[in-house]
Amino acid sequence: MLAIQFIRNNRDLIIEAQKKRNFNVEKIIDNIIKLDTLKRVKQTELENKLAKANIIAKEIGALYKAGDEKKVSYLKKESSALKTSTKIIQDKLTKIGNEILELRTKIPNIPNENVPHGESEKDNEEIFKSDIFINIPKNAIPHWELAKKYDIIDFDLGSKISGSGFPVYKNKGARLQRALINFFLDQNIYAGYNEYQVPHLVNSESGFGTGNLPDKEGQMYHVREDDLYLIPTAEVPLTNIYRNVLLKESDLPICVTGYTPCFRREAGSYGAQVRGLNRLHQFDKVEIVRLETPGKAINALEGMVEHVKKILSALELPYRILKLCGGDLGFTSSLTYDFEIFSAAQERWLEISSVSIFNDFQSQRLNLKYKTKQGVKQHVYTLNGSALALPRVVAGLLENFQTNEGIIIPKALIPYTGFDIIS
RNA sequence: GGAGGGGUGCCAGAGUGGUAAUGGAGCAGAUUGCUAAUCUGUCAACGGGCAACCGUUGCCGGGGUUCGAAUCCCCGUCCCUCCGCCA
Repeated sequence: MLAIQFIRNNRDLIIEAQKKRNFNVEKIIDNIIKLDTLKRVKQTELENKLAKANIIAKEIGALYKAGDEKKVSYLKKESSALKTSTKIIQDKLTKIGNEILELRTKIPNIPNENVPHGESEKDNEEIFKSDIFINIPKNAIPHWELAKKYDIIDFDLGSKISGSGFPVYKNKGARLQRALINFFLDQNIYAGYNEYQVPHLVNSESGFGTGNLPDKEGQMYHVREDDLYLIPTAEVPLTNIYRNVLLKESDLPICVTGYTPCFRREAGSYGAQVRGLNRLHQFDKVEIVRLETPGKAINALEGMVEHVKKILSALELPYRILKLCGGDLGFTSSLTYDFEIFSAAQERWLEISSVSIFNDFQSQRLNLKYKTKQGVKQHVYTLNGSALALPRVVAGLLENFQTNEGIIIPKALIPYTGFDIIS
């Protein structure tokens, strides 16, 4: 959400910047500015009346003490009349305020100047590609077949228990999951992130805070009876730790990490592209979240990218980094790097991490500020990234490291799995 | 799930209808012969103004009663205590 003062003072800049998203916000912006002007006029009007009412109330108090009953009843009438008219203005003001808020939530974040132009994922800019050196057998098979062959992931069983998109991991498959989670968490902790265990169900305030509500309402599982949402990512609870918080500048940066399952409805996704582990309703992910001062945020983003690179290198997986174009950029993000690993058996790239900077877009919604050394309050810049999402990493490990003898576990992971081959 | 008690500023904590005491922390200024003390101010949000400043709102959230609400009433929410249930 953009600050109202910012919108007021940067009309043309915002309209121009959103063109990168192929989104015309001119109408919305002008509407907001119009409503905001009206709101301020009404507010002044209201405040003047309330000031008068306050004076009268004080007078009445004094008159009671003096015992001047006549004057009291006259003033009471005047005050009552004022009250009726302030109530009307008050309601109007509330209504305008809600309208402005609703309009503001419709404006996506302003794309960073480095975001490339483009319409869709086809226009994303590849900024890094590791050497691809995969030596898989001629009869290489996709992970859903490997999973069956080695009896490590059971998709049918998951369908029976819950439905499609809810796999059951078993035997070495379950242990591999656990190993990856611990490996990722440890890597993050070594890099200075503090580990949290957070709720997997969140309220609507939290959903609004990170920008998932109202924009992505239909993509989250909603428990109606208690009005709670199953988290689509740990970003939601981890970031909302800092909702309605005033930090000191010396508190920053704040770096947190957490493992959670993630739940996504993914309505309407079927077919080969979503086969096996490629797209699920429930999956595991380790997330990193950073809070930074505006001046240091961009460097922090680069640091997060380097961090994810290191993890992928340790897993010996071939990967590339894409800078998302305006058309593919998420609603709340200002700049996003996607990490994709190459699956030799599927002969395609699989997204396994997304690292983003939001500037103050989330902190405006979260009411998250920090006090500078000079005592000025400013909104914090937020960033987050996956480090990492499990299912496609598992798919990549299975498919790229398959041999005729079995699936070879990367060295870095063996202390966590306790085995070096799945056979 | 049932019963009762509570929620006041950054923190502690008074305040049962007349418009938020008092401590402490932090910050700013002043001052003093220097590990610090003392004094003053500031310490929530919003609107107006170049500014000093002025005004409004703010006592968990939302309604209500009243000329006037932290205070009284209703709904919600969270915390604490007890009972019930329970991994």
